[in-house]
Amino acid sequence: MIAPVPDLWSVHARLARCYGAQTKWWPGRENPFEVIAGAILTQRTTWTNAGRAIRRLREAGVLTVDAMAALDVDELAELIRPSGFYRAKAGALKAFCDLLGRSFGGDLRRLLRLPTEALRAQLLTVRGIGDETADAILVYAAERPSFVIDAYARRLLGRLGIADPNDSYRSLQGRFMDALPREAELYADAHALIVRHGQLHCRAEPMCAGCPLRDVCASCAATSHVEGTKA
DNA sequence: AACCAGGAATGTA
DNA sequence: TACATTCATGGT
Repeated sequence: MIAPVPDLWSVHARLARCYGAQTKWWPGRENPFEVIAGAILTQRTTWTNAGRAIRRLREAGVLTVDAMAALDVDELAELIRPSGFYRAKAGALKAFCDLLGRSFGGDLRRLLRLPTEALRAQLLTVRGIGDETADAILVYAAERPSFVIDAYARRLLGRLGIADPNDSYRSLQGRFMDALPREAELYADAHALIVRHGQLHCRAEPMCAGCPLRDVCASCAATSHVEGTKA
């Protein structure tokens, strides 16, 4: 029995029904600079570790553009150590502050007012900010509809038979953006749902028992005999 | 005690 | 374009 290939809109609906709306998923979303710092600090690490780094920055009083711009990179690196890759991430944070100072008078709001594609391009000039981080910033700090593709999203597309996980970032992003209305809050919710679902079921080592996408997931179908659920 | 987690940059062919 | 390597901490 071949699982039918679902459309992404119905997948989102099913994840939303299963896990509920994820409106408060990104920590500290009220503060754009904190979102940007978080987007960099959470690269290839858990939010537990990124959260520690954020907390240390706040406690040191350097979770603002001006304070961070004035801080020595090595001290910054030391503060964010718990998030891993701390030298690279300190460099990225500083590079972002430099961009603000150099081109936007140190005013984050001015940067965030740029048209979406121009803003994305500016973010990508920062060493340490790539496609995923740029889109996370666009969605969660600038409230623009630019779909975030992460390891979970790639995996999901692959297991649903919608796309090859190794396809280019932009290509995979297009799959979502062609299927879902281009609304920032929807994309914020959808990305959060994908992560949530990924952490529960769609990992490198899948945990298919109770997966809400069972009937359309190749990985789940392959493990159905283990569950004893005979179609 | 190996293995993994919500990436990105760089180098090579 | 495709693939390997490097960066690093913390939880299981």
